[in-house]
Order: sequence, then structure tokens, then C-alpha cells
Amino acid sequence: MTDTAPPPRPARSAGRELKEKGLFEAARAVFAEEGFKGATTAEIARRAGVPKANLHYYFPTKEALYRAVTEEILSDWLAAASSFDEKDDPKEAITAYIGAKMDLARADPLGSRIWASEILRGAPVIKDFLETTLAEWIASREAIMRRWIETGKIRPLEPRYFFYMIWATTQHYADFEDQIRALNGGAPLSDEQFQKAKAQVVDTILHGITPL
Amino acid sequence: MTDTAPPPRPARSAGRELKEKGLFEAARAVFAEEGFKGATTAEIARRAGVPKANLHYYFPTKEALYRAVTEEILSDWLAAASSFDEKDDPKEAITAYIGAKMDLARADPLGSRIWASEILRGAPVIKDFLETTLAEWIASREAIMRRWIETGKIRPLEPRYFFYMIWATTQHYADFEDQIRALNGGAPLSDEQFQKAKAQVVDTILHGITPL
DNA sequence: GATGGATTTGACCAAGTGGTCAATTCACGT
DNA sequence: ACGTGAATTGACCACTTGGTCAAATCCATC
Repeated sequence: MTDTAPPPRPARSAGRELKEKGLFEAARAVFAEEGFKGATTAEIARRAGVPKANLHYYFPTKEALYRAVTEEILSDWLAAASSFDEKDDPKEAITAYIGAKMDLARADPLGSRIWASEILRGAPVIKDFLETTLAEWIASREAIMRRWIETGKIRPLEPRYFFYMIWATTQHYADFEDQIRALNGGAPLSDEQFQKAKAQVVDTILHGITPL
Repeated sequence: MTDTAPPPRPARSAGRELKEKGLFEAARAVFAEEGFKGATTAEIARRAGVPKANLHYYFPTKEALYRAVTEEILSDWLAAASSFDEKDDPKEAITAYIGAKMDLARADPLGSRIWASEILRGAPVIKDFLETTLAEWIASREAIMRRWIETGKIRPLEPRYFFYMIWATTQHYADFEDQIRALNGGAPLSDEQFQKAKAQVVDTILHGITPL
């Protein structure tokens, strides 16, 4: 992530970035499946196809690797969140936001699962993000929603619980994918099924908050 | 759980059950925080205040202890699920069900988190439950909901995605409690806040599926 | 083709892991 | 008091863990 231009040597960085990427992706998979504590550097290195010692050359510690992974996830989360702001109309804004969150859950279930796992263990690494960036994000959107409520565009409600519902429902399709698969006869949701689920989530929530 | 009468000797079992309970509760806490793999028998024993060897006297392996914990959780889940069946009217049934799920998330967040953690790691232990008991449960309730749809009592929708929304939203209050706390100024939701959240979840979902 | 930093990796280590075991203590019926 | 099985526990073990290190190899430059 976040490369700040080639300061000293962009030289061998081609091969370097490739290998780093391999480690990074392997780490995402293992962290998502096993959690931070359950994940082992040996397993990550094995999946990336490099000796364990090599992993520690690119990432000094398991935690450094984990932090790199989480930072990207927070960045993706914020990118999806921005879709809420691109429309003035509540129906459009909420539709776009739920759609973006559903698409993110579908495109990057690992990221969602790592986030969930991080929260489950007490959020030691992203606590600061939650308390600052995320808290500000939701406070600001609460203000927007209260305006919609005052102008009668949506039914009165507590905005934050509304967002929790969106987060929970959309991320569920990533975090509980294995459960959903078990309930779907062992097969993951097809694209058509997923699109139908997405439409229903949007539809149900929109109707849930639309004034009579 | 599930004691099948005192077959050979209910004798010293008073002290025994007490200690077993202590281990059991300590295990719940540690499994919820660290996941199955991340949890250590040493930590569980430490929290229960007994030597590690004593833990292995009551539960032969870490996995046996984990299975005992999960069985109780599945049982609690089914108990809450039964509240869906006690009413014929959709509004009443759904209100009761969401309420029961919210109350369970509030009363036993650890159970919900252990469930989530189990799914995240691929559900090795409860996979059978998901594929049989849970699959049957949802299939049967889908039939009920389709009848409600046919008689125009609720808007047309795919019942399973509706249940996913309920599960996701209610369990979110347990699984993401630490995130919710961070967004609540560092304090857990008060009882009043939680009751308001519960009412809003019921309200939004009911409106979401009620015909115009 | 020699230099020197970047990279690779097998061998290694101290700390922890789940689990075992034999020696001990306990608590009750006789 | 004593015998007996239940319960307790310190010591121990084989294995895994995250991380280190020095020796080897690579490769762009001169």
C-alpha cells in the first residue's frame, strides 16, 4: 500500500513488490481463517511459497504484516463509505451505499472477515480508527440523516442503529459465507442469488425507513 | 448441559459440577476472545483458578471442552428460534423472534461471538448442525413465510435473505459490541439505548416487509 | 570481472503449546 | 481408624511458535 514515490531506489523493487504482494495476500487468507493469534507465520510463508525467514525480511514481525493488512481494509471501507455522500436524495444515497457495501463484501470477503475477527478479539489494532475516523464518519452522517428526518423524507429513527443494520446485514454475506453456503445446499451463492439478495436488502431497508 | 439423570453416582457431583461449570465459563470467555485455535488451555485453567492438569481431568481435550461449549450455544439458539412459531400473525411472530434474538445477544454475547468465530474458521464443529438442523429450520419457516406472502400479509421477498438480515442485525449487537462501544464514546450501550435499538430493529424490519 | 548492497535461506533458539502421568490428597462408607 | 475410588497437581514431554542470524547467492554498476 501507500508507496510514497521512489525515494532512494525503485530498482529491484519490481521483484520485491511482487513477492511482498504474495506474502500480503497469503497473510490475508490466513488471518481471515485463523484470526491474528491463530495465524502462523509458517503457514503464511508456506502459502506464499517462500521460506519463513524470507517473510521476516519483508515484514519484520507478524504484527507488522497484520497491520499492513488491516490498513488496506480500513481504506477499502472508507472508499465504500464515500458512496453514501454522492447523492442528496436519501433513497439514492442509501441505495448506493448498501450496494457498495454488498459489492465490497462480495469482492473482498477476506477483508470483512479480518475486520470481524479483529473486533471479536477486542479491536486492539483498529481501536484508534474506530474511535476517531469511524466515530467522525458516523457522527457526520447522523447529522445528514437527522436533516432527512426533519424534512420528512425518512421516518424518524436513531441514525446510528440504522447504520449498524446496514453494516451487519451487508458484512454478514462475507463473514457468514460458510453458513450461507451450508444453507444453500453446500454451494456458494451464485451471482444471480447474490444480486437478488442485494436487491432485497436495499428494498427492505428502504421500505423500512420510508414514511407512509 | 443435558444431564441424563444420575446413573451411577450423583455423590460428590455437587463440587464436581461446580468446578466443571467454572471451567466451562472460563472456556466460553477465552474461546469468545481468542477463537478456538487462539485459546489456550493454560489461559482457561488460569481464569478458572485451577491447575491446567485439573482441566484435563474434567475435559479430556481442548476440543471436547469446545464442543461442550458449542452444544449449549446451539441449544440456546434453537430456544430463541422457537419464539418465531408461537404466533400465527406475521407481525407478532417476527416481533417476538427479533426480540428474542436481541435479548439473547444482550444476555449472552459470548455465545454469539463463539458462533461467529466458529463460522469464520470454516465451521468445522457445527457444520453438521448447519446442514441438518438449521437447514431444516429455515426451510420450514420459509414455507410459513411464503404462505404469508401468498395471502398478501407481507410483501414478496425471498425468506432466507430476510432471516439473514435478522440474524446479522441482532447478532451484530453481540459480535461487534466492542465496535459499538467505541462509537458510543467508550461506554457499552445502556439498557435504555439497547431497548431503543431493539425497538428500531423490529420497527424498521416490520415496515420493510409490510405491504403498502 | 570485481565490488557491494539487496536478497535468500537453512539452522537455530527460547518460549509456549496441548496433553500425560505418577504421586498425592481428599471424603465418604464401613 | 481404615480402605477405596474420586479428585488434585507438580513435573514432565514432544511439538509448535515467532523470531534471529550468519553464511550464501544474486545482480546492477563500475
